[in-house]
Amino acid sequence: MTRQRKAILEMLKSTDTHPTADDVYGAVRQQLPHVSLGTIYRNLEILCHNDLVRKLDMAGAQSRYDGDMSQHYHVRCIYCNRIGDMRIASMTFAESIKYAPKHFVIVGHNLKFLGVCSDCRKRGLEDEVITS
Amino acid sequence: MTRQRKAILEMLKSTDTHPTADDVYGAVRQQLPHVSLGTIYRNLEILCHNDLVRKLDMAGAQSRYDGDMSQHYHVRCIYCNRIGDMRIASMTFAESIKYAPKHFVIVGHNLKFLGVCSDCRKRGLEDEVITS
DNA sequence: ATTGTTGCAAAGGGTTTGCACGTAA
DNA sequence: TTACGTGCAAACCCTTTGCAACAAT
Repeated sequence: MTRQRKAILEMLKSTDTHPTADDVYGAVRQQLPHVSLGTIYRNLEILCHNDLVRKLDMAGAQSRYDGDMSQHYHVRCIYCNRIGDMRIASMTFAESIKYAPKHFVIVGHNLKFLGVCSDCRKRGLEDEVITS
Repeated sequence: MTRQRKAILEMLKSTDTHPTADDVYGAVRQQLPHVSLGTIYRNLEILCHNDLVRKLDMAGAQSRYDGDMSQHYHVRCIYCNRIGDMRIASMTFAESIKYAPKHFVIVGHNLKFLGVCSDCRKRGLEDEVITS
């Protein structure tokens, strides 16, 4: 556990904004000015692998990272990609699983909500959509 | 509606393998040998925009495209990325929506299942995981 | 001491785009 | 005819990686 890795983990634990690797880079650099983006990516991957951090895939846009490992889902604003937490109980699969193709064994799921955040609603939604 | 666009659409309507842009490229090239990959991508985007085709985001890996626009979910094999269809009723949101962060209005959702396909089960799962 | 980690910079790889030419309506 | 679509190739951009120096245990 190097200084760099610790700084990255602490940064992610201390926010609920679901930052990108670049955001993490910017924040960690205030503390370790010579840290490199490669180190950020390497450590994010290691932290994910050790279940200390979760990576949120963003459909083409930059991935986001979440230091909150409690069970929850996410909403993504379809205009600005802001992420919010959905504290809803985990899906039960008893029902779902029987609809799986016969040749698949289900081992998990991935549920994301799409929404519009208050800022984008205020902006009138006339702006360009970032991701659909 | 050019020959190229029609060929792409027909190729996608005629398969349930959820091909990548490259797969589409390979298939369309048998019919139009001079088609370019750029044209494939441009048309896939247009077809998506016109709700004739659906793009499946693949968490880092190449996107897949689906010509079947009926409501269904997908399972992805965590070893080989093969996609299967889950013909399960669409989630109702009445319950979910009340757990959204106050500043979000929910407009949709995205539910994917993870699984292991029969081929990968047979292979004994010793191989390297392609995507987690 | 030894193994793993860093910073740097270059390479990767899927996707997008500028441009001049061609084609659908 | 005229706006749109195409082929080609180069650019993009996030992310990954090779390498020599460095730090953790």
